[in-house]
Amino acid sequence: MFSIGEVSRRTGVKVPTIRYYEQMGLMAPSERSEGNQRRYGRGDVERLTFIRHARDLGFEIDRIRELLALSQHPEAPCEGADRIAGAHLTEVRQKIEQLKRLEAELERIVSHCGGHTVEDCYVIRALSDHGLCEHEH
Amino acid sequence: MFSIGEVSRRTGVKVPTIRYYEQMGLMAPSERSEGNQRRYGRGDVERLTFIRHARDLGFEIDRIRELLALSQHPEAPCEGADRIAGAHLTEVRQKIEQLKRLEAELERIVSHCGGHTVEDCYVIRALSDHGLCEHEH
DNA sequence: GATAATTCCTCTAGCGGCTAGAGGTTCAAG
DNA sequence: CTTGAACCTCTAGCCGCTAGAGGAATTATC
Repeated sequence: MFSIGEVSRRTGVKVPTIRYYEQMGLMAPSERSEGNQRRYGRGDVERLTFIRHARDLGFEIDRIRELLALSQHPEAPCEGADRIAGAHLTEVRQKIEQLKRLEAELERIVSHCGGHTVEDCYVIRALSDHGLCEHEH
Repeated sequence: MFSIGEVSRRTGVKVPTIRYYEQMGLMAPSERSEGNQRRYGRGDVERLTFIRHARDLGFEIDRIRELLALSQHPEAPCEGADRIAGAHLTEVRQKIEQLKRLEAELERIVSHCGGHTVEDCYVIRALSDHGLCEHEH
C-alpha cells in the first residue's frame, strides 16, 4: 500500500492533482488508513499512469473518463477509443494550423518594425489599423 | 456617442467582454448617460479595436495593457513593443513545436490501432504502457 | 402619451485543470 | 515521546471570458 506522496513520486502526478482527479471521478475514492489517509495499490498507480499519459497527450478530463471506461472492457470493440483519439488528433491539427497563421502574422509585424519611435512602430500601427493585416482574424 | 451595444457591433467585441475590459483596466470607465448607461466616443472604439486585434494575435491582457501604454507615447522608442511582440512570437513558435510533437505521437498511436477489441487497441495500450511511447512527455 | 420590446445596468457564479494556502491531524524516525 | 514531515479538508485563485438573475433605462410602435 502506497501513501499519496509515494504514488505521486511513482507517477509524476502532484499530490493535490491526485486528490483533484478523485474529486473529478477519474480515480475512485481509495482505501484509507486508520487515521483517514489515502492508501493506494498497484492498480491505482497504473490507472493514474494512464491518466497522466492521456493528459500529456492533451486529452480532456471528460475524454479520459471515457477512455478509462473503455479500457475496463477488454472484449468490447475499440471503435470508441479510435474515434476519441482521432477526434483529438484533428483538434490538435487545427490548433497547429491556427497557431501557424498567428505566427506568420506576428512574424510579418515584428520584422516590419524598422522605426525607432512608437509613432513609426509597425507593431503598434498594425494593432491600431486593421488595414495592415494580411488575413482576417 | 455610442451605446455599448453599438460599440460591440462596430468592434466585434461582445458586450460583457467590453465591461470585462473596463474592469481589467484596459478601457477607462466611459461616460454615462443620465440613466447610467455607458456612452462611448470614436477614441473608445479605436482603443477597443486595438485590444481586439491584440487579443486575436494571442497577446495576454497584461501585455495589451503595456502595449496600450506604449501607444500613448508616440515619441518614445519602440523597443518595448518590439520586445513584447518578439517574446510572444517565440511563445507561439514553442507552442507549435509542442503541438507538433503531440501530433506525431497521436498519429502513431491512432494509425497503429488495427485490433478490433479494446484488448488489442493500440490507443488504449499506448496509454496504459509508457514503454510504447516514442518520446518522453 | 402609453405600452411593449429591447437594451442596458450590477452582481454573482461558472468554465477547465489545476495550484496555493490556512489550519489542523497522523505518521515514521530517532 | 518528541519532532518534523507528510497528510487531511476546505476555500479561494489563476485566465479570459460567459451566463444568468433581477431590475432599470431606452427606443419603437400604436
